[in-house]
Amino acid sequence: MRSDAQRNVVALLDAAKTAFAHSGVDAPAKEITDLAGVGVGTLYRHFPRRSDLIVAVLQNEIDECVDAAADLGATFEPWQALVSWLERYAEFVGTKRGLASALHSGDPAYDDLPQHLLDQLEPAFHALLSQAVSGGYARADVRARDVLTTLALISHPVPGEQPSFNQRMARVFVDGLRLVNRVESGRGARSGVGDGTE
Amino acid sequence: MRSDAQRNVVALLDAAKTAFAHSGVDAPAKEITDLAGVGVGTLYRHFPRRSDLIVAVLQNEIDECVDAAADLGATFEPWQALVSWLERYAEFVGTKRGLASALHSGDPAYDDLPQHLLDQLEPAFHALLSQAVSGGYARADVRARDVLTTLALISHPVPGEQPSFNQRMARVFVDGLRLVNRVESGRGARSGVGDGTE
DNA sequence: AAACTATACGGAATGCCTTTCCGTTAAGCA
DNA sequence: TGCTTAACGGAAAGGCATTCCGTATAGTTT
Repeated sequence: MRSDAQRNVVALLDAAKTAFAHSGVDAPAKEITDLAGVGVGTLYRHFPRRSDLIVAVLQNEIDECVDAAADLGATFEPWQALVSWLERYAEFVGTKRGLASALHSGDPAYDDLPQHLLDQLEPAFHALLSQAVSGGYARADVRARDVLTTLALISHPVPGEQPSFNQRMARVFVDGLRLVNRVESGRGARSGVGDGTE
Repeated sequence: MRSDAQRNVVALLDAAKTAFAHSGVDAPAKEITDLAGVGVGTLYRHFPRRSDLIVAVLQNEIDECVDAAADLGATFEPWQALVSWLERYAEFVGTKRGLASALHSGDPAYDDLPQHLLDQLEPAFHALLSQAVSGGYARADVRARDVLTTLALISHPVPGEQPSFNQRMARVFVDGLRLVNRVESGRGARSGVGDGTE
């Protein structure tokens, strides 16, 4: 790779990071190239699909998220480790403006993104999940990928709702992963009464 | 309203229904107007925002969904009624190609859509939810609107997954709404063992 | 250090789509 | 029958993604 190409890639990643923070992950191509001081052709040459650019920009944070799984797994009991990591994951996905939407937009420019992200994150979470399952804490009928995909869906920012909305709903979903003896959810979950519907 | 205008509105609704089925709710305006045999100006005059068109096209089905709540509430116990209606709702949202995405796209053309839909559907579901809550079946810390919004998120079609994926994950979320004594979910939920994490 | 070659550059061009605008048409009424 | 005005249709304007290709230059060879 020629040295000018190398420089431009760095400049583009830098610019994209700024642009993503400012306008979300579908910032107009021109905004990025102007910031980087290159032509649009150069952007498309190095990152033909938007997902290539996003993955490259986020690679650091992805790695950190992956690493956190091992740490949490070593520190906490299985269920607590699982919950903590999912919180971190949901924050990662929900905080990057537009990332959650891009993940499921159907726009071909983002086709590779879910694959790429999940391929990296799934093994990390899979370890936590199997521990929780074999310990009897979590239901056994969901795959790791199912959970990650669904939390990405739940993390879409909803206009008119606080960011905490997504966290609360993620928590409900995670509660649904528990087998029984639901943990206190901290907001007045009542002691239950049985019913006859099942 | 002039009679030709009346006719065109009908033609547009018809065409939009077809186009939505064929290309999803963000079918190009031209596809719709060509089908209807009118100019694009006519589309925008009658339906300035895309959401106006969508709501008009779906109004029938929305009404049916609202009506179903009363029926189910009268027929089943509270929890079963709640679960059944949510299944119906999720199918409605998930089946219309692109509707779930449009609901949370952030595109200003769809700004009114969530409001409009939820304003109609929320009261129907609210009745079911409060029954379930006061009967002690469902947790009390979620609002009806929260549940509808979240199920709309979970109902986004995910490329590479069966449609049943969304149903299964919706089911996990709904399980999370239960207070205790989770119902059998039908796919090998194991009898639980307690743990010490809570 | 000059010439050469292949790599990479920039931005104009293309294509698709939304949305607006306005000259033209025709519905409904007197 | 003629008038008024609501409504029409499609051209035009604007925005953005993506491609294409003539030009520039890094790196290499002599």
